[in-house]
Amino acid sequence: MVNIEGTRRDEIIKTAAKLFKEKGYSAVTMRDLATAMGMKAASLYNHINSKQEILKAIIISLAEEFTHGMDIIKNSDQTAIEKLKLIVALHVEITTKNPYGMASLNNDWMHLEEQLGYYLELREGYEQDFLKIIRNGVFSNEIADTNPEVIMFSILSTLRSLYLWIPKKEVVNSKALAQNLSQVLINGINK
Amino acid sequence: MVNIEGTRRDEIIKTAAKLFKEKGYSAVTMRDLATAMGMKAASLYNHINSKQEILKAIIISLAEEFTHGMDIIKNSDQTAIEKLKLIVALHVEITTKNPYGMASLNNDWMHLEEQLGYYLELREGYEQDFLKIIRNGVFSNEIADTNPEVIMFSILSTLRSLYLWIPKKEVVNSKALAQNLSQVLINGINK
DNA sequence: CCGTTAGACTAACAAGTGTTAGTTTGATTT
DNA sequence: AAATCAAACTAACACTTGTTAGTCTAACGG
Repeated sequence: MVNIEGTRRDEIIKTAAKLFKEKGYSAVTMRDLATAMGMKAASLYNHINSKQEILKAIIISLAEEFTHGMDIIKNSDQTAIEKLKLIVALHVEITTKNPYGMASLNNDWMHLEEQLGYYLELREGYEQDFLKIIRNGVFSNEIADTNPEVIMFSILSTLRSLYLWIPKKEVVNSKALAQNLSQVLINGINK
Repeated sequence: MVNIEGTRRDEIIKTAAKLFKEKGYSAVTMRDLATAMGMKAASLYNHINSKQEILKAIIISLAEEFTHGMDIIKNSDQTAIEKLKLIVALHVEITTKNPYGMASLNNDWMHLEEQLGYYLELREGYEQDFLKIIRNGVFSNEIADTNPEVIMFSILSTLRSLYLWIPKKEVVNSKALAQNLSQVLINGINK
């Protein structure tokens, strides 16, 4: 069998992400995970090599997805405001697809070990790109001349918290949510 | 000695909060905490009764501070927008005073045990009050008629992330930061 | 039909966990 | 000088942790 690589392993990672969201990486034991999978802890090791590896599988692919999305956005031929809207849409899309994984990305990245450096590089790069877009928008008079870091912090905080909120909504209409959020984040809430 | 109650215990809690911020409650061992305090793990128990109790001491007092602040704001004679500004200031003030504790409040509340129910009540109440202020603002035509939950989610996400950001700033001018944030959150970033 | 293999199992490990008991020390009070 | 007491210590506990070794079983490819 060539192995479609691989339902079982993927199920474990998906289940792990769900548990990690509820209690955090450190508080979830391999026995917890095994129970949730309906098997014994030792059996998990037929599919994965370590607990660490699960965390890495969850976080790194997501981080790379963000970096890839940002690369496309920053090189696109759009106004600064349009780029911000695309960033909002990127977060909504990725988070809708994998809200549990986003919890680990946000809360458990510090438990990455060998991969920690790489993760921090991706994150730093992402934030630098984000900041540059805002600075360009201020320069081109699209964006108000407020502290760009405050602007980024405010937007990014909201987008990073989406994972808490998206699973609560019955039917998530990604398009509508992204538009709604862009509206609030860019135009504010004033009448 | 009547005991000013109590430098030592407070130092332990403060140190614990710092460690909890870096690795999360579950990943910090009593031996880690003891090392950071320059003592042996067993010695901690001369001052505190359990690891649990430390978490409770960190979180519950903060949660009560927020509830108390909200009580004053919601009963004040102010416009909805002014109330929102006061909420921003409340978060900035509490977070500036205790950013490490805010990390636990945000990330480790689920590890409260007997106190979990009480915490959730406080939190739920806070969010209901917050939402009511926004709804009143929409009704009185102060606030744009966007989904009030989206508005609250957006503002609250930013305010809850302040703990990550405030320690990075050299000199935090609370007043200025609160104004800056209010500006961005309420008026948006459009030119 | 037989060999291989995926995927479960039991048993066990070494290390680490929160916590308790009992002791020592050095300063302060009587 | 004796007594008290806060606050550190050592030693140990019962349990939990991630992980390994080795085994069993049922399905599938030749």
